[in-house]
Parts: sequence; structure tokens; C-alpha cells
Amino acid sequence: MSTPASESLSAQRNDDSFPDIWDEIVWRGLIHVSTNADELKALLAGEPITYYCGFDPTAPSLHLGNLVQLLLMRRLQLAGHKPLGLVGGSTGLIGDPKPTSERTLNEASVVAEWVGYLQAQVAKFLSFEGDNAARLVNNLDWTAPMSAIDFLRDIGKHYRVGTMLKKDAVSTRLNSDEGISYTEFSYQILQGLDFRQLYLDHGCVLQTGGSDQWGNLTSGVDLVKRAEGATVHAIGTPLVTNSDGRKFGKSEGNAIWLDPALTSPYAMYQFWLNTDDADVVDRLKVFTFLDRAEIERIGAAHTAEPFKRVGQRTVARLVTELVHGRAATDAAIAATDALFGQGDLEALDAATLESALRELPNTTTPASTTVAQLLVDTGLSPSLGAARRSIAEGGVYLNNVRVEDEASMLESSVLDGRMAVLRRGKKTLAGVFVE
RNA sequence: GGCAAGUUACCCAAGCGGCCAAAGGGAGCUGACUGUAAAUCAGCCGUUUUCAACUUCGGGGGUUCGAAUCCCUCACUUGCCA
Repeated sequence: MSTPASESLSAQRNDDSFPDIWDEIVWRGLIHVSTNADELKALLAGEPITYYCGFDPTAPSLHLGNLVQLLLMRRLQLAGHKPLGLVGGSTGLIGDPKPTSERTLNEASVVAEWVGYLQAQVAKFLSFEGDNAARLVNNLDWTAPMSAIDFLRDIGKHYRVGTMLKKDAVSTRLNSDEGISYTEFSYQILQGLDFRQLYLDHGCVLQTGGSDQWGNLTSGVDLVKRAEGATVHAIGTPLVTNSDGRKFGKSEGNAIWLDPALTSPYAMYQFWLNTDDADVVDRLKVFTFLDRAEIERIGAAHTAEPFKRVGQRTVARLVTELVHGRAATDAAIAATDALFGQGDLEALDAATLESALRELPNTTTPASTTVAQLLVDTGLSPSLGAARRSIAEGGVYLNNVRVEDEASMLESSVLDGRMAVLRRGKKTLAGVFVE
């Protein structure tokens, strides 16, 4: 059910009003840290180079945070450079040190399965045609055959423990009462090893990644310098944050996934539609291919009439389209219009209503089901107790009518004899079909 | 290997034999206001058949009328010493 994003690939282009790609990605706010900026600017303005970015299979899908990296890769490709999309079949078996806690190791077979899913997702955002066609690589290919002795002699000898201990990811954990295992401590070496391998095999001279990976990025830069005597580069993108301090890319505590089976196109569209006013322009810069003039125009329009949410609508449509394609986005927008439109639900024709409800989490039950049970069945509430609580708080609506009695049945309000719109709070919706 | 401290609900963190389903903070949810914003104020925030019952305080075992609180043991973490 995944829709290829490639339909929009050919329409993407960089903004030629910038003197070079470096200036554009700086303007878009994509550079938080980097190796020597002047050298990088010159490098990117010159002959095509090969660069890479890695994604570890720690989940069955990439999420919005990863999309930042994917789009940076695409922008560099549009500037003529050759991308290597690395999915970490081996690094995913180890796991990079999270600041809070040691990771639980996933089964090798599970990780292998996830590698396949992530490769397919990465491939959707890059072009595999032309002189600078993208390539997918998997670090398991070169780490699996390596013996522990080779690893220690050929790679380990280049690493100083003092340096490794100073990396933020490691020191944070060492200073916490959680500590760190040798396994996760070694992660930076594995990632460094990747950069060296890609340098040797493909002449790769640049790695991009999130700034929280900076220690791992420099690990590779340092290794190539020590082992091969060559200077290579790294770019760390800023962590995308919300102006209100909440974590970006989470909706009700859940990550926004790129896989439509995990996060529906409707949910993705809604997530972007709810972008904070203060964040809209930044999001347009990072997540769309609109040029500077267009983004400035939208920003001005948005400032003049923020209640129209032009910025939110634009970013929501473009990003959902980028990830899920045109058809799925149109359906998400149609559902949004139907469900949040000013008109009465009764005024909607049955077909429109039904397709809108299909976009939502939905369930099919007998008419005698209680509203509390419906909240649980549709996933709007985690438990019956929580569902009753929500009703008692006056936060549950059936077809836009507040449910007053927690013993209410579905049959008290049904549209067109067979469906209903269930809502918790202002904007959490689900569809109900009478069987 | 030895010694010491620690492991509490999504996260941080109190509790140190009954008044503990467990303080406080954060996150999250709902209401009012609104633009399906932000800020603010208020309420909620283990499960359930909710005037009550049930399952929780690293795992297992024990003492006791009664344990998150005491004892034993296992696992893990941190620090110091070897």
C-alpha cells in the first residue's frame, strides 16, 4: 500500500538564486556543525563528490527525523553529487548509545527484515538514474566477514580510548547511573569503519547525519585521516525542535512514521497541519523544495493572517505528498475538509462521509455497543477506565454531539443508518461502522 | 574478586512495617478561551463490573495479622579497593 514518492522526484530542484548548494543548505538551516566550512563549500561547488548517510534499523520504519537526512541527501544529489544510502545491517545489531539507557538488542532476523524495509524507504527519496545515480549499501557486507582479530589490529589500533571516552554519547552515559556496555561503547568504531570502507570502495568523502551523531561522524573522519592519510568531511544537521520545547515528530507521544501502515497519510497530514505558527517557515525550509522567494512569500502571508494557516496547509500538503504521493494526500485533505469543515455532518453525502471515515482509525461493531467500548475499539482510549474518564470530563463526542452519559450506546446517534464519527477532545477522530 | 551504595508507575524523584495505588516535578489527556494555534487557568493521569475489588514499587523466596518498606538469594547498575 506504499505509494512511491518518485512521482515527485523529477519535479524537485534546488533554488538557483543561491550562488551554490552550500549557501542554500545553510539558509535552510541544515548545518549545525561541520568540518571546515570553507573547504566544504568549495568541495560541494566543485566536481561531483560521493557522500553518504546511514540509517540504523532499530524500528521497522524510518520516521520524520530521518526525513531531514533524506532530504539533505536529495538536495546534494540535485547539486550533482553521488549519494550512498547506507542501511546499517551491522550497526543496527549493536545500537548507538542513547543518552538515557542501554538499548535492548533485537534479534538478528528481525534486524535483517527491517533492513529491507528501510532500504525501500531510502530508495524512494533518491534518484537511481543518471551520472550521479544513488547506491544502497549495507555495512553488514564488510563487517560480517571481518574477524575480531582483524578488527582489533587494523581498526582498533587507530582509536585512543581517551578520545572515545570524551564523546558526548559515551560520557553522558558514563556519568549516568546507567553506565554503558562495551557493546555500545564500541559503536563509534563501527561507524568510523563504515566511512573508511566507503572511502576506499567509492571514494566517499562526506558523511551527513544528525548533530547528535557528531561523535560518530568525526570518528570516521579521524579514522580515514589516520589510516589512509586523507581528509574527508562531515555535516551535522540540527536536531529539529519545536519552538515550544516539545519533541518534534511525535504525536500523542508516538513517532510519526514514514510507513503508511504505521502512521496513516491522514495522520501525517494532520500532524503537519498542527505545526506551530512559530515553526512554519523553518519547516518549509527543511521539508519542502519550495525556493526562497516562495517561502518568504508564504511566511509574509502567514504573518499577515495567521488564522488562515497558509503555511501549515502548504507544508502539510507538500510533505504528505512527498512521503505518500498525490492520491493519498488528496484523500487525506478531503477527509480533513469533510470532518473539520464548518458544515453539519448530516449535510455530507454518504459516500464522502464514508471515505473520510476510512481514512481514520475505524471499527465495525453492533449498534448496541457502548460509546466507552467504541473509544477502546478505535484506539482513541487505552482502556475502558480511561474512556469513561474522558466521557466524564466532557471530552467525547459522537457526530459532534457531546456524550453526557457513559452508558450511551452507539445507536443513539448514527448517520445514514450505518456510520458515526467518534471524537475525543478537539481533534482526535475515529470512524465507526454499524455491522 | 572484596567493600559500599543503588534498582519505585512514561521520565525524573520521594517513601523506609499499617493512614501507600504510592508525595512532588516533567511529559501526556480533557475543559474554558481560540485559528483543529500559542500563552493562561482548571480538572484528570495503574486496571476493573469504581461507595469497592484487583495487579504493581528489579526477579525469586521468607518473616509478619499486615511489606515498596525487614531478612535471604539471584540479576543488573554505579563508586572505591584489589
